[in-house]
Amino acid sequence: MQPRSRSVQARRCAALPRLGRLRAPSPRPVATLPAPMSAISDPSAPLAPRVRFAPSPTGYFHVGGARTALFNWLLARRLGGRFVLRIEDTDRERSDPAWTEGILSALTWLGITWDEGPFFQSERRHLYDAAAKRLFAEGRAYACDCSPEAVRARTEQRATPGYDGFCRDRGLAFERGRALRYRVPDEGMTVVHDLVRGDVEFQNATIEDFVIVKSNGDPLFVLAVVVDDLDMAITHVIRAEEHLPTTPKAVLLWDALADGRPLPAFAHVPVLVNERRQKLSKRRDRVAVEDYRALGYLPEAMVNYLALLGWSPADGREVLSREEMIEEFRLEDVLRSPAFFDERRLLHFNGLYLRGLSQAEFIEHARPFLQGEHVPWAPGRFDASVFAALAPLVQERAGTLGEVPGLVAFLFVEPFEPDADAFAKAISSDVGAGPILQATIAALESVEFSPAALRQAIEEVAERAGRKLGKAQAPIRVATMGRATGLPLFESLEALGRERTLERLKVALGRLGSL
RNA sequence: GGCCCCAUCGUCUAGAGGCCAAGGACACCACCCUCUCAAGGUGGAGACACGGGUUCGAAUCCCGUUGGGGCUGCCA
Repeated sequence: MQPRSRSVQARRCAALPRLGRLRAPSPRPVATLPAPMSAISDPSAPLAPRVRFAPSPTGYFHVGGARTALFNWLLARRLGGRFVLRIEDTDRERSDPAWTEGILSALTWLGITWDEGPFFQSERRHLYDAAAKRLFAEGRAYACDCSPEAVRARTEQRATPGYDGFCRDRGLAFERGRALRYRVPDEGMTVVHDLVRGDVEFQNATIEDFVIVKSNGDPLFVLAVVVDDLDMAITHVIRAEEHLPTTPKAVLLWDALADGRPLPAFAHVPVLVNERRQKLSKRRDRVAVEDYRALGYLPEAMVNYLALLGWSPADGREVLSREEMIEEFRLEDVLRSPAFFDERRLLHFNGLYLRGLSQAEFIEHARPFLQGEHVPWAPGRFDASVFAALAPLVQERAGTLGEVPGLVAFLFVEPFEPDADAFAKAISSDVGAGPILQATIAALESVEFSPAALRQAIEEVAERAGRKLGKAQAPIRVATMGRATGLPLFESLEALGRERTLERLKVALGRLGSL
């Protein structure tokens, strides 16, 4: 199978209106046991894929998981299929409902909605037990009482890694305290037909007799995944590349349990990596979706950026609405190499989306960052109408919503305290600053507090000081706004008002004089 | 170590044997615009990992090398 060649076809079809959508779905790959298409009883099934996103609640939800969820979601939406959410919490030691909450809220925030679920594997135990019992009864799996230590000790003696099949023919009964292992064929190969990578071959001899039920009776994910994918009639398994090595095991189990039902199509998408090109890790890398939300990234920007990691639309556009992504998304166009999660680029997209908001939308989005728990000013100091007046200027400059409070803090933080470094640079160490502050105070006593009038007054101050406006406004800006950069000065002073402006200028001048 | 995957500017990518003296975007640099900072505009620097094949012709196909990554759990 040549995935890339199919995508040529996809693009040509897409060029013809409507035809792209009617294009037949990806060929249904079959593994060791070929299964006929007719095995699907529902004739509409091939056109209505069922995908699943199956995170394990063992840590916060990171952007890599979000990207995988997004690809699943895009495929389901494009082909009119169903997106199933399944929580893989078979590991009772590490799973925590709190993490599940985080996953659900992050997906919701991103607008990745699920059609079915969330299903919890912890509530489906009977299905895995039944499958295990069947595999054991049919001789496809056997009980094993080797301790992990014993297995490891024996493995170290041998050249080949993995379990050595010690219990294969001991005929042990399947009971508590014993694990269940799948009897992998010694010969032959298992082929994974992957929509992203093509055929990947695994020699069965290199696959150990893997555990499918722990000695405490809990199922292992390999078994649970296959049982659920079968039970939920999943047609496309889209997941991260790290799952590729376990896929032949899943294929083997599928063949043993599916009663001829065709294998789902597999698509192993590349992992997201950090700057050292290692797989993004919850422990190493600070990449929780919730963190980006808290920093003031917009979900639309995040989704747009994430979609472009490992995928790009045929026409090369980069700014895509959700609808456009759905329309353009092709699994066959997903790349095979890992992508670096670049916050700089995310920031760029965020700025684009922030500026694309209407003024009202922007104000609405900024509200939680201005009136929430962690604002830099005392509660109650915030004045929504003052902010609204400056909002367009803020919107133009903010890269994230989290930057918004900093841009308007000078209006609401009392007592006001200019940044020490900025004060030192623009006022203390500038011999011309004193006279300018002095002249500005005099000029602003009576001038109308409108941007135009303020500009004219300060231009005159600058001229008398023999400076360009840009140089003259620096000490005024630091004295009144506390920072060397930020919102335009005249609009800011208008919002601040005459009284506070003059007071701050005088305080700055006084501080200069007492140095 | 074993199995598997991957390889185009620093980064994300376009590229499907001739349309490629390799295009776009982010970041970077310069200039323009400009009350600061942004935004915007213009320009610049910057890549086919290496070696063999195949072919009239290779970023593109094949093989090898190198490099990177994933898996190698009674985690998912």
